[in-house]
Amino acid sequence: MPLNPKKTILYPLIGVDVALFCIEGQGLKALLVQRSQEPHSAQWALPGGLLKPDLDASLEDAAKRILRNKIVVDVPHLKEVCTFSGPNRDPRGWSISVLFYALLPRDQINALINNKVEAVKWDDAAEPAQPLAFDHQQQLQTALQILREKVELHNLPLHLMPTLFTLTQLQQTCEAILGRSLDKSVFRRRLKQEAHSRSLIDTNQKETGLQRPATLYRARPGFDF
Amino acid sequence: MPLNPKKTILYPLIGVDVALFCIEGQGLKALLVQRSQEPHSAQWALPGGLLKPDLDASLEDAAKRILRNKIVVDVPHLKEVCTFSGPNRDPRGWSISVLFYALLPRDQINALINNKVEAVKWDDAAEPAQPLAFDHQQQLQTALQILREKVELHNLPLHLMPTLFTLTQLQQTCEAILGRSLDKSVFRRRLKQEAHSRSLIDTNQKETGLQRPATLYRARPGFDF
DNA sequence: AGAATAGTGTCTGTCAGACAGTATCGC
DNA sequence: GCGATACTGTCTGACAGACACTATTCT
Repeated sequence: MPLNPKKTILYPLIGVDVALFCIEGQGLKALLVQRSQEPHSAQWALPGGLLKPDLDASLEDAAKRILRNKIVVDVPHLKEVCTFSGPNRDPRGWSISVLFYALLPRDQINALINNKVEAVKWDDAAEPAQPLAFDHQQQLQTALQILREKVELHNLPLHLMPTLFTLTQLQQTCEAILGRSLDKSVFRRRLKQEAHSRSLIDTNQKETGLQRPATLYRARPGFDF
Repeated sequence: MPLNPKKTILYPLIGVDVALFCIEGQGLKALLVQRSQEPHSAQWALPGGLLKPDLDASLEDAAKRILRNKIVVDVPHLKEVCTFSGPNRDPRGWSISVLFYALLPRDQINALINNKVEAVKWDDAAEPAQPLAFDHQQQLQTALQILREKVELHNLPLHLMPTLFTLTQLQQTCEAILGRSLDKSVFRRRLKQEAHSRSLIDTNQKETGLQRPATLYRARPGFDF
């Protein structure tokens, strides 16, 4: 007896993926994990997993739970990018992935590795060293595009910064995201305008360094990117 | 024997909702349908429905299929806004809704009604006359916000216009979306800049009216909002 | 001519880009 | 003083807001 076509349709897989960005050295990096299970076992992919309605209060919660299994530190600021869906993007069948992005402070990028099964690494966000599983190459590209648009529109990626930072460091972070250099004078002039000065707090502290000390700033509590 | 708690978790409902906008009179309207089934029977809501993996090639496809059941004309330009999810937003249990918005040309707003069960109406997009079912009030507000941000950033909502339109009509459409009046000179000066003039085609035709005839324009084929 | 709508010109303030200049540290 | 980095000043061009102005139709 032939299968009823309707019976061959499984309920769609519902997953979340996260593009977790950080600044390492001079470049923007994204967290990749090496898959330990089929499908696409051994390939590198964005951290992701399936929704568990009994554990998660929302899709964003699911993303946070999955991130906690990969890295030690909490990443409080997750933002939804968009969804990816269709019958062919996962060999197991019709699937939905909701993509989020998140930013990890520079001083926490070594606090990773909370996972004994999968290898984890930071890779170039704009051009990963190897192809990614599923449609994750496209997902990463989309997340990066959203990130760049926000910075172009003068949003400050303060969540990538350590607690205390100089304006030069902040400018270098923006440059790493945009992939181009910015004019120092223009950058600092913008920060003095009302909208931005509310996000930045002058700590009156100075960086101890070899040259002229720079003023240290911190993000306003509750700052949202 | 007590239920296994895990068995009480049903698979999440996966649905799509659409905020379909049009211009009627001087205002921005959104399409609402009166629900004919539980939950929230008889309440007004955004057009929406459940994903059918055997029929839909993607979530956007699902949204198009659902719209076709409500209105006659095809609405080709659907854009994803974001998702809404959680255990409490639908009384049937854990649910996900992916929200899309779409724009209906002004000369097609009377080609609606493809549905014998549900009542359909255009309501004020910014302030619907009655509360909406589920979290659709919040969904509509979010979609409207995205629409306004795009127009503020000088995107042209050409998909709301009839095939041929004058610049004054286009300006009135933008004003209806933003909820504020715009300066005619500024508006037209922007349109002459390179980026916009590629989207607008001067047809060399004139509107037949009671006063000075206005130049008629049409959208460049393939224009995307 | 006058009403009504289409379309243009101009003044001004704001801000971005470019780039030169000044300030403050260690050696 | 000199190198290095932090930080500021200034010129210019692009563009937005405001508003007055001209142009073309109908009655």
